[in-house]
Amino acid sequence: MCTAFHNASCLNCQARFGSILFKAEKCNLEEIEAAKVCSIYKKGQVVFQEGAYPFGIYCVNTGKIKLSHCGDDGREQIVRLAKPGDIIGYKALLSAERYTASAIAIDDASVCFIPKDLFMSVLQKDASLSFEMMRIIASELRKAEVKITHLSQKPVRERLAETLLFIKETYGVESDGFTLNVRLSREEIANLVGTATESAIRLLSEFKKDGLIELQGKKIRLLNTDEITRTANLQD
Amino acid sequence: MCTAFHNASCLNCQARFGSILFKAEKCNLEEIEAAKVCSIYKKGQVVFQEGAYPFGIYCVNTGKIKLSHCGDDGREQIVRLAKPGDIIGYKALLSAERYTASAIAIDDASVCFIPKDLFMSVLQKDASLSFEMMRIIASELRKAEVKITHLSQKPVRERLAETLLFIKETYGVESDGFTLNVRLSREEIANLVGTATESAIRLLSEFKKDGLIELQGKKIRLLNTDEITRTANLQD
DNA sequence: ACATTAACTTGATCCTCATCATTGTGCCGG
DNA sequence: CCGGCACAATGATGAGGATCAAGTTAATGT
Repeated sequence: MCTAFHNASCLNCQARFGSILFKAEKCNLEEIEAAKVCSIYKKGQVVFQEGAYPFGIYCVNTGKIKLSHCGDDGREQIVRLAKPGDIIGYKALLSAERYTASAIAIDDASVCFIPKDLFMSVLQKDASLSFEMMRIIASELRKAEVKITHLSQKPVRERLAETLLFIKETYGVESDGFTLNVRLSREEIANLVGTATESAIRLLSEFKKDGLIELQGKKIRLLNTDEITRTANLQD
Repeated sequence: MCTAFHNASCLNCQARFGSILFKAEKCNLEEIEAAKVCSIYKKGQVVFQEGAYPFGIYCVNTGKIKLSHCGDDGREQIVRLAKPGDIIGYKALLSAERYTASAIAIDDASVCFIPKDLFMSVLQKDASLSFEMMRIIASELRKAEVKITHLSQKPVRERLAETLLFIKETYGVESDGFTLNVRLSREEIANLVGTATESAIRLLSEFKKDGLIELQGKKIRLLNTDEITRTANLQD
């Protein structure tokens, strides 16, 4: 399955900057360090599964994770992309319910696990951490609501352009300044946009024909970000 | 505009049970009580407007409030329905950004305003309150993600059925046990479902023909909840 | 290297649903 | 009481996009 080991210190963690956990008071952070377990997941492996009960939260150390709902008909809807420093699995934990989404590694990833009891107790006593958590969740909620609006009002073409920009914003680009720094299948892109795989493919080809992007296998190069933004028709 | 006055005590507030504020420690609650201002909004009046900066949060005392995004083309998308005891406007406040949604009274409503500085300072020191806040926001986020999935995967018919059940769950029914306890225009229902007004009207007529509901002006009676649930095709 | 499967691509078709247009109904002020 | 207006209902039409089908390329294992 996956290799698990204790990480000596969060201070060595690649993702220590930008991680919410570093908003915690020092003593609490040390407590977390002592208890957390770091695991390696290979591309495609499941970190946690929709329907299961949570035993703690996860903090992405390296790699990329997708969080996706499984629709009734089995089609997946990607609701979030997590990068190093992000925590995942907090919603289920906070509401003490089952996971409503699965977390799957897009790349090989290393993810820290923090046991439920510990995290909850730290959260209860560490106002700074819980305040920061709140801000993060609130910001996710904002994004989700915008997405709801766009899903019901914007055509697929605009949403795809928007998604490309979102991917760039999340995972960045390679050293050339153009190539998206993640390899997603066409199906995954479609599930991110909320459309059929064929539609996503077709529109990507159009974008390519229009000189907005360049395609080379799973590599996507955003050649003309301005024009993509215009295509996305964003005004908020 | 609207009548504003200091409410002597939250303890007299109709919405005191079920309100998150009562998770706050007593001394903090008293502080809030002293500072909050209660206002009356008539049906259709705006509590806060998308794009404006927040000066505090609002707690619904009586009445019903809709929270809606305005899409780029001007069409609104209702992202939330608030009832007595609910707090609104917290996302913008927490992230210190502009409102991304407007809050508008569906009914005549009385809403308490709690100034930003006070609320934030209480939040910082009251772990119990901020923990509860977190849970509420996390739960909203869950709902939003499910909605995203359904928007991209379910047909309008199912989503309308789902919305009717959601309205019932949120505002309940009148004493007859069937009539939804809120008057929404067809357009508002459509904006909740995420579809065109005409489509919502058409499907409501179908539901009526199929004996699922009864229509009488803006009154909607859910005659056969089981069958509506089946129509919504929920399995999660 | 080859076989086998998975992922991608393109084309054709169908259907849901948005849009436009028109008529009908309730509601309020004059 | 009646015009005026907003909202509701219904019909006609077309476009966007899902689905099905078939062919192509890339990836994977043996």
